[in-house]
Amino acid sequence: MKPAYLARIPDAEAAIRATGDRLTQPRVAVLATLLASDHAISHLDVTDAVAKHHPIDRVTVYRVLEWLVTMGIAHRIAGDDRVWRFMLNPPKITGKTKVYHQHAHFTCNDCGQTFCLDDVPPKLDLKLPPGFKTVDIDLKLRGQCAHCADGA
Amino acid sequence: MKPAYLARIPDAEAAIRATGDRLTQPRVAVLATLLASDHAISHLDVTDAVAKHHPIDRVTVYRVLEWLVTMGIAHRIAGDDRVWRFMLNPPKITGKTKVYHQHAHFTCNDCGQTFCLDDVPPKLDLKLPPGFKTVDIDLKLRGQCAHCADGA
DNA sequence: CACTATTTGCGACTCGATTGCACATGCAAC
DNA sequence: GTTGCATGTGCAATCGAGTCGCAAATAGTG
Repeated sequence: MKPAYLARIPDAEAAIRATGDRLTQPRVAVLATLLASDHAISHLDVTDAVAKHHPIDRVTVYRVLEWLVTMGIAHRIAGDDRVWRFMLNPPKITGKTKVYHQHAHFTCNDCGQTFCLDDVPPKLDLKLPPGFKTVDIDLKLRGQCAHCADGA
Repeated sequence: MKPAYLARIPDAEAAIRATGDRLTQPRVAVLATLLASDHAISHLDVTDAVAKHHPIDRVTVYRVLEWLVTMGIAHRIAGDDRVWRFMLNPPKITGKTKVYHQHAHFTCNDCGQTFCLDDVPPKLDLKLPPGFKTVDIDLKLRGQCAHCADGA
């Protein structure tokens, strides 16, 4: 079992206070949900999870998630099903530190879960056409996660 | 100028015949449009381009594009705007050859065009968590394309 | 406690994409 | 050629993720 949601509330509150913006119940609930997840989750996942504890509006969840992204606390991942998924940034990236966002995502073809791989090769010198300038790198892998590879 | 559309029709017809499925006008028109493009284009782009030559239904374009993907002739790219973009596969991948699909896409932050980079580093040995198996790699870059970097 | 800027909730809306079904068409058999 | 039928297409309705506008609620300040 992995409730964890309630246990994450203090952490969530601290992180939100650190931004200087207002501490509100929806923000705490959404962030605690993200803190309790080990993989990227969709807006709907967040809404459902939060709704188990108290009512929340779909639109508010959208706005809180977007706010978390602009605050550098979370990042969004484009899924193959045209749905955004959200996940916390690793601690080193969290905050105002301006870093080139570069890490990998792994999506399991069986269970559909998306995981974040933090330790990516920092240098992948691919030869761009002349004149092209890269700002941002997004590496996405698909395959089987450890759990699904086991079950099969 | 780069009309090319008409010039691509024979190639398109040949490729469609090679699949064994029916040769229809919408399929020829859509494939010829893809053949004439050097970057990934959206469903709407295809519809507009084809419509300049003869009327075509939106849904038919969707279905033809999906058919091209299942035939291994084209592939689809999830854009940051939740819109699918389509592009022909490089010749070596086209067809029934079962290859690990692995290539990179470059999206220009200024003009929004997405290009396909065929020559990707074949080996990028990132260390997956134990038990994870990679099947498919998708590398997405964002930045400035040669043309926009020039203009700025 | 009162005040005000910030957030939230709600409804309506956008728009890319999908589905169901009747009609049209490519292709092959006669 | 003409016929027969599976395959494709067009149209209308529908779906669903995400967005917008605005009034009501609420967090933080004095």
